[in-house]
Amino acid sequence: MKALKIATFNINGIRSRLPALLAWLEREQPDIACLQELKAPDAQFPARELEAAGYGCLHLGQPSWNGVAILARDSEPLAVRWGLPGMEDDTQSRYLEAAVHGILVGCLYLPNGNPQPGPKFEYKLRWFDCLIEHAKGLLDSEHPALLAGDFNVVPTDLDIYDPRSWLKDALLQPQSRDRYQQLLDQGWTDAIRHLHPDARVYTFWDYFRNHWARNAGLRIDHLLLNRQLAPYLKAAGVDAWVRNEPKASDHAPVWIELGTRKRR
DNA sequence: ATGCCAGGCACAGCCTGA
Repeated sequence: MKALKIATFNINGIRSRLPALLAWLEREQPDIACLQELKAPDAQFPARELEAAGYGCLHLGQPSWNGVAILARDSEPLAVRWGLPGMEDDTQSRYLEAAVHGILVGCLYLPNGNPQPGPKFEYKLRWFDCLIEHAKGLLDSEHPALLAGDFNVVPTDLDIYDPRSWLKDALLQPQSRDRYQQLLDQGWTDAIRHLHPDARVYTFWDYFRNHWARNAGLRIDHLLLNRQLAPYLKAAGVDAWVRNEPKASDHAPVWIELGTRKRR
């Protein structure tokens, strides 16, 4: 295995955030970057700017909302799937899968699901069930595989500053958490939690109520590794400095480092 | 119970996010 740094970043608008994206890529030099919430149609994806920064790109956009992309440093990602199997009628751009640097990478933006109960929550659960079904095949693959993105799930109360004001939120519902646990039970490794079992790690701080300054965050962006890939996991963290920049996304990038040899 | 902030688009107030 080649030593690699892989990151996922909900960028919340790639056009308004392009300078921030380029500054982050320049400073952190991820080999693979999964992006969510492009909020731009494919015709307006800034492919030239990213190519000039040394990244090959695959993107699945739509006007105004959603949108996912996979970036590969000094390489072209090889597209495997556009869209999630089982969600062929989905009009929202939320899943992209590619082979990059020898790894099968699924980049996902799972539906938020608010308000719940209601049709948006039903859509979230249906999308999640399709992801679980598809993840089985990736997990059992002989290839190293990774699911990376904004899962819109706070897995446990360790992953939120204080659950009290979020108890009715779709991100904390038992139906959402049970489904995330189903992925882990299949055999996926949650990289951050595996290496930092007791730490308070957040990836999202909303724009309201001074949440960033108070470090009132949630951990909802995740990197899940299959059994072929997990032994190479060496380090994992959050580039929290990105959230502190002017005009920041409400998410920060989450990353892993893979070593060249299996970890003991 | 609602707004709080922010991006996108019908470029003017909505809708959506989480």
